[in-house]
Amino acid sequence: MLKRTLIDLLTQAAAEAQRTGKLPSITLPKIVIERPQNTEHGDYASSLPLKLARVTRLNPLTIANDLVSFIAPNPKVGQVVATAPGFINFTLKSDWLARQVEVILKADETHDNTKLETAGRVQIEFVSVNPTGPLHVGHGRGAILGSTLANVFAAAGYRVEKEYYINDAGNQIDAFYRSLYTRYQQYLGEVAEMPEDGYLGDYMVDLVREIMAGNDDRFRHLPKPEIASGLGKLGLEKIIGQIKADLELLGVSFDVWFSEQSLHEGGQYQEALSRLQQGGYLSEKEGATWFVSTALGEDKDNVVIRSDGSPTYFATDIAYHYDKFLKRKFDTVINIWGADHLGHVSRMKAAVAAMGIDPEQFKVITSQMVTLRRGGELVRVSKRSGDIITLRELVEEVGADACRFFFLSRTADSQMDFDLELAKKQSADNPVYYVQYAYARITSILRLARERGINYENGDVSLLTTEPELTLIRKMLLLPEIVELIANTLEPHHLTYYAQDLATVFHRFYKQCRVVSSNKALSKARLKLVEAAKTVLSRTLHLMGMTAPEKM
RNA sequence: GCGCCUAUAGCUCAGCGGACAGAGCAUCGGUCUUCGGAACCGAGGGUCGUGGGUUCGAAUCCCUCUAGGCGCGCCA
Repeated sequence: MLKRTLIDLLTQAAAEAQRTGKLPSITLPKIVIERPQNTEHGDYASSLPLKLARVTRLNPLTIANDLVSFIAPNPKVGQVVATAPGFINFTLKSDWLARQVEVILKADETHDNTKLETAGRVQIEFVSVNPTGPLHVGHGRGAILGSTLANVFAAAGYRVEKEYYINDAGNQIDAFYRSLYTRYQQYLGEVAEMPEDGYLGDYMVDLVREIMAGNDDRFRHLPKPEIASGLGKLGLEKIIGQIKADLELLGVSFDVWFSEQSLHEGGQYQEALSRLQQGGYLSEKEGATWFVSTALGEDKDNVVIRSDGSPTYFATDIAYHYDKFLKRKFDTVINIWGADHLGHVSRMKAAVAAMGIDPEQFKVITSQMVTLRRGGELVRVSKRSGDIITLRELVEEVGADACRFFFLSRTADSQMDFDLELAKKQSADNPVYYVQYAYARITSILRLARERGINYENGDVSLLTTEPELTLIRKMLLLPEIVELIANTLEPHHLTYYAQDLATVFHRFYKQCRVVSSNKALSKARLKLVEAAKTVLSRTLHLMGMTAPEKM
């Protein structure tokens, strides 16, 4: 990593400055290397002198000049200059940059796999929607966030598992069973009223029809409760199947489908609760059992076992996280929840802490609401009302690539409007096409070279010296930093901005530098560069879960 | 009422305590046209919601207020 190199150089320079008395012997502040937004300030910069000036009361520019004089020569680093008010700017060497083309080609798609020291086993749990109805648009946001983060973590050297938690127990499932049974009665022509808390969507009617298709008498001779549960189980299976299929459309898959029910059957529920009990975190009150989260700074306690003896959702979720951390021993657990679960975040963190787990290992991303608009009209998305826009409808209308890019390009913690009309109408102007077009252009150039029988294996990359060429290389070298940034901040939206930047510098290079020309040596060198760009752009698109089209 | 999130160009949004606040779309003007014009170049457009504070330095950190969203159940 370049930043690492520069930090080392600065650390050594500072030590040398202290040894020679130019700098007082104080403990150095954390050295931060940033990328200046103005390219005139070089490739990297540090404001270390400004920070040192504060503690040493010396002139920052003087410190900067002194440090620069102590910076050891390095094959990667060219110019190092001190500038007012107290920055040190680094510029990378052009010949080193050019050589990176070979490095990228040699390493292929894995070139940016950074091995972070902290890398370990990480679990990302996302979507985890109750299997009581189809996925809607908001779920798509979580699905895309989660699957992209998983890609990024894998690229950063972590061992990642993607998991879907199936809520196959509890009240909502019960309501689902009762709703389905009612629809079944109606299907048979009986008069039956949907339950108060039922699922009213038409999909429930379709579901019954589907289950009964060609098998009308399968429940005929069974007693009522058995019909309800038999029907319910079949319905669940079908809906889970639909959820899987819908996610597949978006390019989202899971390694583990984890059953809530299994926490009760496998004993984790009991173990988790007795662990809390032993820690003194449970108390009896009003006939129920409470988790005393106020002891951990929460504003209120929460019920874990109702007065009728049944566990709350919170209780099973505690058991679930007990299983994640203490049974399966993940180093990091990331949950992606919708904004409607906000109230659950802090008490869950408290519960994790109560089980003796380092809260740093537990991260929750809450993705804010997505409101749908059709033209000017707002569409409220609710699963229980009949009026829903499903994720499937959205993907079929807009396309998976555009969908992914659109959702990814906003930070998770800001709410977003998704205007279906606009998404369709502007599809030609959608940045996704801009980025993919760059990729198609690249493959087209390489195709031409192949058709002309140009073998560029022996191309000499030291011929790559012009500004558009070096700018492209600089941008390509940024990807590992983006991957690291996202792994640390859990903010995958940076990828979309990077993809557009990369496409832009490629288009600019293309415009200014003829690749296949009469200058054979230069052609070969540039073909190598184009091939490297293809690798990096393809990598970027795949991290986002998008396709890299050869033609469009 | 309490907690969390959001407020930056006409629109949609980036912006890690640092150097004149950026991009896409839209608007206006230009380029070239043998490798894909779904391209490239340029211009205009901003009291970074308001008011304070910390700092050498704030869109970024702290507090006030305003507006919008979400949450505050023995629902999940």
